[in-house]
This record gives sequence, structure tokens and C-alpha cells, in this order.
Amino acid sequence: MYDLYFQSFNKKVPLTAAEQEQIKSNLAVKKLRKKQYLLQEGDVCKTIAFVEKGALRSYTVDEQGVEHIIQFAIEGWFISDMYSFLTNEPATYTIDAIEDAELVLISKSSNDLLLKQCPKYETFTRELITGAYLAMQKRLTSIISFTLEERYQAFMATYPEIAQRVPQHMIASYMGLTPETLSRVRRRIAANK
Amino acid sequence: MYDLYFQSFNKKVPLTAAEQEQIKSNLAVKKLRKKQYLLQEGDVCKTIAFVEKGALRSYTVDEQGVEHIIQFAIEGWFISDMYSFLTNEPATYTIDAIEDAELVLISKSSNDLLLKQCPKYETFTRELITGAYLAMQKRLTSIISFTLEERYQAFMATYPEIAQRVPQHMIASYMGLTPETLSRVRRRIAANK
DNA sequence: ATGATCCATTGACCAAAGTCAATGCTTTTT
DNA sequence: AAAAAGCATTGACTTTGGTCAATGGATCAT
Repeated sequence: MYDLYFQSFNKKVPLTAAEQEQIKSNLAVKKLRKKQYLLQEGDVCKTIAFVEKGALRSYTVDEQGVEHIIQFAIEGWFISDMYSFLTNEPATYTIDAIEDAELVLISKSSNDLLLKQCPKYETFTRELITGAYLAMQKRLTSIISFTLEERYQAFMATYPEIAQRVPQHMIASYMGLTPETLSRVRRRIAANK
Repeated sequence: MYDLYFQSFNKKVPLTAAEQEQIKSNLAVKKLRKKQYLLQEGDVCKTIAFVEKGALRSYTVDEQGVEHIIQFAIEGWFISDMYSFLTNEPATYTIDAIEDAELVLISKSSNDLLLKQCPKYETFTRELITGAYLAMQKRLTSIISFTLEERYQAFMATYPEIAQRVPQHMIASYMGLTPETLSRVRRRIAANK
């Protein structure tokens, strides 16, 4: 149940058996069916979720009812509304399952406790958030610097796994485009090679 | 020289005098004149810079020679090409001073050493990067969800200090727009109220 | 002080992306 | 197996933002 979680933890920061037990006792497991919510906008985000299996997304819904995808998360990734989690303010994002999913959940109290009592947990957390920061910076740079063609090709090259598993209109949403525009971008790319 | 740095450090994580000394011995100071480079694209980024005074920006330059601003940093903020700093790959960003500036610099070796030897430094680092992550996520959400008018007003409300000190065409660049378009956005906002 | 650069604004025009509507394919659901 | 829902694509048209060029004001360097 926690296989992938501890596998990726040990890869970054090797744990002793005792440390692993301590951490495990602070984790919970949850299964989600496709389309089920993990978090709804307006609720306070109580957990960080690590994806053991399946695929999720976080997104906002604007006044016209259009969804804007902020993040995808597949096996080995974390997903949460970090701002809500850290501040206890109502979430601005909704999170749901794109595929049936198995999650490892870390509650706020567990997270606080582990940060205090387990230095390796803090190191792991710091490295994770650093990775997330770098990935997001790359995405942002891509948005303000590149053409749509380049951005789409960069996405496909960077996240081929996600590209295969997620409907195209969600990739459009993630890129801040309409499905029609992404379809035309794809046609242009196909024509030019 | 290190006033603001330790002020913001102690605000997040209170330090003993001894810890403060240990950290201080790992820091360096640097002054930059307006328009001077801190980092040029292609060089390896050797330091993280904390801004004691002044204003800097990081940006990319595309094939057509257009600058795309990734980040502003004024007093109390950090700036770096984190990816280059962490991996020792050549930097993809350029960093220069928008105003004369005073910086506190942390080298890679100092950073590594402090992360290992000083738990509070790791906590401070984790909290900083978390804050940077949240700020960037907010910016990204704004880009893919809101109209130009909303985005500009959100920027002005969130960073009034930067808005006052930075020329408008740099704000346009930060928003991924041409100066002309930002000028028209401002006119529309002025007209509608 | 003055020439030079930088900067914001505006207008006319063009290119790119969005909107609306229709079509045909899959995939789900029953 | 049939009906329904979801999805990608395409076309016609509209809207939005970019490009190019010009202007005038402000700031900077000499």
C-alpha cells in the first residue's frame, strides 16, 4: 500500500526501519473512483495526497463555469491545495480523480509532527517542494516565452505518460487553451513535418 | 549589512547567537550598480542572492531578442537560477539589477554545509521555497484563469511596491504581454470606472 | 543646458486564438 | 445491442492581442 511512497522517499533520503515505522504510523490510505472528489473548492484542504496508483488533477472553475487545470498528478507525484493546507483557509482548487486511484494521505497534524520530530522527513519535504517549484517555474517560463507549438511539444516530451492517459481537452485546459485551439495546434505541427 | 537577512530569518525561525554566527560566516556581501549583471545566461549560477536593498529581475531572452521577465526581487526576497544552482548546469536565466542593489550571497558549498549542519537553516530554506512555490502557483493560476484586466489589477494589488519602482514595460514582460497591450489594458481599466 | 535615450501612448492594420455550430467517432451506460 | 455521453475535429466568424510606425514627455549623460 505504501510501496511507491517509501520507494521514492528512500531514493531521496534513505530511512532506517524505525524511521520508516514512525512515518508509516502517520500515514493513511484512500481509494478514489474515477470522477470522485478528493477536495472541493471552499472546503479546507486537510491532507497532502501521494499518488500510489491512478491519476488526479487540481483545477479552478471560473465564473463562466470553465475549468482551468492547475496540475496533473500520476504515480509518484503529490497533489494538494498547499495554500489551503498550510493556512487552513478554504481551498480555491478542486481535486478529483481522472482514473481510479490509490492515495497515501498525510494529515496536517501528521505533517507538523513529522517535520518537528523527523529531520529526514523535513529534508524529503524540502526536496519535494523544490522539485515542484522548479517544474512550475519551467512551465511558467514556457508560457511567457514560447509559441503554442513549442509549448505543446515541450509538454508531450516532458510528460509523455500524462499525455497518453489524459484526454486532450484537459491538456488544452492545462495549457490555458480551448480544445479547438489545441486541435489546430496539433494540425499545424502535423503539417510542418 | 546582514540586517534584513537575519531579521527575516529570525521571524520565521528564531536563532541563537551561536547559530547566527555560524550562518553569517557562510555568507558574503555584494553590491551591484543598476544594469549590472548578477548572472548571465550560459554561466553556472554559483549563488543564491538575498536582496538587502534595491531591485533585481531574472529573465530569458528569446531568439528574436525579446526579454521575458520571470521574477522581480526587491528587499527581503531571494533571487537565483535555482535549477542551475542545484544542478550546476548552465543558467537559462539572466539576472541583473533594476536599481543599485546590496545583496547577501550564499554559495553552493555554504548552502550544502548549512543544510547538513544547521537544522534551522533547512527549516528556513524549506519555508522560503514553499512561499516561492505558493506565489508562483498563484501567478500561474492567474495566467490561465483570468482576463488581462484582472491579472493586471491583481499584480498591482499584490505587489504595489514593485509596481511603483519598475517601468511599465517590465510589468508587461512579466505578464507575457507587449508594452502596447498593457497600455491598452490600463486604458480600458481607467475607462470602466 | 541640451542632445540623446528611454518610455508610455495611440492609431492602423494583421495575425492568432476564441466562439459557436456541426459532424463523426469512441466509449460508457443501460 | 442500442442509446447516450464524451470527445476531437473542422468551418465560418468574431474578438483579442501583436506589429509597425509615429508622437511627445521624461530622464539621463555630457
